Amino acid sequence: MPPAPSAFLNGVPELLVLRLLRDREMYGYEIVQAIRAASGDAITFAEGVIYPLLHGLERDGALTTRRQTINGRSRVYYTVTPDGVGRLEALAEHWRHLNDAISGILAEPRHA
Amino acid sequence: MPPAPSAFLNGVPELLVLRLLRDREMYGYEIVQAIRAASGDAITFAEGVIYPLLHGLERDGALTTRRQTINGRSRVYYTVTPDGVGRLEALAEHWRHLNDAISGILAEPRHA
DNA sequence: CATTATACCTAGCGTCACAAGGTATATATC
DNA sequence: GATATATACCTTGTGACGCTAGGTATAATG
Repeated sequence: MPPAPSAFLNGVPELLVLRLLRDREMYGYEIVQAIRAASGDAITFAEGVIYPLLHGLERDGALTTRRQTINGRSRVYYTVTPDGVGRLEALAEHWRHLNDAISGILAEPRHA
Repeated sequence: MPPAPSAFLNGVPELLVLRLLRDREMYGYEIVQAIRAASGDAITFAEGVIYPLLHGLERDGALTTRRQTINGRSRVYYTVTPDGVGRLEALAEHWRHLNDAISGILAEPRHA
């Protein structure tokens, strides 16, 4: 079976992570807080969501890592690769497309 | 385990079905076509998604059914109950909230 | 000295959308 | 009159994904 073309609206965590990382390299724990902050507490992805996602994106070549120890704590910084940028753009486009469709249906006063 | 508070972005099929049914009663097969048409082919939920969803919503008291035979084919018409309207409004509000947050993150030129 | 914050991680579970298949009648095509 | 397509209902099985709930370890805070 083809590995599931797109489980419809899933992939939002991936979209947001790639979007944040496009601006600057970040480490996992930081990303968790950043999503919460950037969304005004509307969205919270726990570490159990973010870490496996980061590992998968690295495995797929969308991210590269750099390890650094700061104040005795180890951090893993992630950077988006060109592949990752392409993936981000595709996901963002897909999201806009779906969002337009859904918002349109919700907004319409009536449907034939 | 609590029956899953909110599987994040899931529930979009439910949202769209309730939204369409709020305007007028429809039958399952019709809903499948209507979502495709109303979204400009952007979204297609197959029957395997819609039928179980309708059954669940009926079981939960969000929809009621009326059976009718037309041209030898049997149709099951669904109507939204007051409970279903409440559910729709909650889902729509949730969707708007999430969408604002996500679109905001995507749109921002940079993040601190 | 105990709790909270930082920072990483994994295992197991449940839900949900999906593909694929099944039944049956009506209509259109050839 | 046979074959295919459209209508209209349905279920089963699978896989992915997000979530909860845990676990490790160090630094800072009370």
